[in-house]
Amino acid sequence: MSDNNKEVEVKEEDIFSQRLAKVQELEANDIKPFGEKFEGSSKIEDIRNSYKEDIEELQPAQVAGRLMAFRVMGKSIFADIKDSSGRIQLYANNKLLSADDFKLYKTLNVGDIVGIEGNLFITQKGELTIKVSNFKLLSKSMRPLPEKFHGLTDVQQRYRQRYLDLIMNDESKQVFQQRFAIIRELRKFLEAQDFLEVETPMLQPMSGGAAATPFETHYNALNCPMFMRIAPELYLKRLLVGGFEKVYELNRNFRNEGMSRRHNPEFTMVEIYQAYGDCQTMMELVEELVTTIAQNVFGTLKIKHSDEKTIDLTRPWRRVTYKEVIMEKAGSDWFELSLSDKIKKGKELGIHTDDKMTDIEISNEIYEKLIESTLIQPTFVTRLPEQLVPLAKKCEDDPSLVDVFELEINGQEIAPGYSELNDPIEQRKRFEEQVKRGDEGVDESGKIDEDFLTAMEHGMPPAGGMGIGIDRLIMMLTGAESIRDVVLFPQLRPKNQ
RNA sequence: GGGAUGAUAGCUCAGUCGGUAGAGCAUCGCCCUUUUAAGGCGGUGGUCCUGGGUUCGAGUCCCAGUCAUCCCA
Repeated sequence: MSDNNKEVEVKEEDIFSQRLAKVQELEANDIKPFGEKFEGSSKIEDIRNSYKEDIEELQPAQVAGRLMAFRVMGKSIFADIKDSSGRIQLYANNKLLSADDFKLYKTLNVGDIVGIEGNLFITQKGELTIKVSNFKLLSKSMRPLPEKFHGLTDVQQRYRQRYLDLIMNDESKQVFQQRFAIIRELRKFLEAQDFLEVETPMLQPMSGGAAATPFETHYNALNCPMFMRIAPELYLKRLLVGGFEKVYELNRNFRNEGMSRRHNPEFTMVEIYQAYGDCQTMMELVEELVTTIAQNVFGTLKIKHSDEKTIDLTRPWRRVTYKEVIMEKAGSDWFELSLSDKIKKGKELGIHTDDKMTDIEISNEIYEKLIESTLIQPTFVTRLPEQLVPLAKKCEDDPSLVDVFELEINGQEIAPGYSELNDPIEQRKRFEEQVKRGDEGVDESGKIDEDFLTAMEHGMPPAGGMGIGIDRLIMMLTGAESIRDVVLFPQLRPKNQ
């Protein structure tokens, strides 16, 4: 055949050039390599479910998807096609298709997107298969897919070219399907509880609501600096002042800090506020919320990560005070020790200490470095030192503590929750102390969010509030070891410069 | 910021003592009408991460750097 001779002469060097030649030849034959609308297809999953084995009549099927395997056996061709719901085998031969169509069908490649029509049958090996009577090329793939058996394993490439990871690795795709099912359930739950989803600024004139370094940018029209939000808290509280009683915001926060297995510079958080509630209200809410999601998405409260690690979400969850949990680790006399003894003992326990650390810092170092990662089963750690949490109400029986919890699951902080501070005089004092201490994330020029304080001075109802780290929640529920496995396009260093 | 490990064909990976760059898959050609990681035969395909150095000769040894993974701070 002259066509073949021509191709040999051209001697294409790589797959892309070969495909380019194929595309040009298709176009020359009036076949569109990048086709158009192809409607009326069923999901492969539905085709499988509705197939009836013991009936005589033909059972037609139409599918659209990507070719994942292509096995040519002379005059007979088996292929696998994959859509969002699954995979099914295709069978074609030179009798079912016209000579021209069969010739064209033979030129298809793994990776091409095609539309298929045909009747269902069962092969000798017992596999449900579509006998192709008609097909349409919907998109020619110009580049080869990764290796069919091993898939794409290179982690860097899986993150940089996530679409290949999603095509090749079903486990990876499943995690993201679960991610978005979890988020849908979360919204459904809050909706049913009469919470209103709101949107507040992500671009803020000053960053507040958390201790973290913000991303800074510049707004040309106003010629002033702007910050990507590190938390929506201070705006949501303004809404409490404004009379919204049950609100939540589910969106991205940005923190200009390091990346790790547990940190991405942008991450998703839901913050929930309920007027006239408190810390206790929030503990009950988050228990119910997480168990409902687990039950609805996974059908179980026992989340197995490995043979050694299963997280049991059965209520009620353990509640323990911050002091108790530290004493469990550092000894019941820990809080009676002098600062120098604490430093000494901290060193023995294996944390890094220095002489400038305060009592509270060294205790918190013990908590963060030695305790947090051991809290695998759901645990509410309550009653934290006031200095650690500038936006929460003090405990009535002990003004050195605040009425808050940190929910720890899977060794990570999943959700902090507070009885929100609504005393504007106290709030101003706390902000000023923060500035004086030079806390991380506090504006260096000592600027305080006066606008927020003014709002609170108009009267903010007592309220319970909490934030749930969605990425970590999803890691916990799906068993993912890295935040990069639950974020579709995680941050990486740009490849070329 | 420090340490360990890695980077070789589009993908998954070998590469011995420093001596002509390899396999499987993919791709192209031929054979093959029930295969399914199809099979058989033959081809195409390489900035061995980058830049230096040692050497007659470097994928391999040395130095510096880039990117990634894990651990530590």
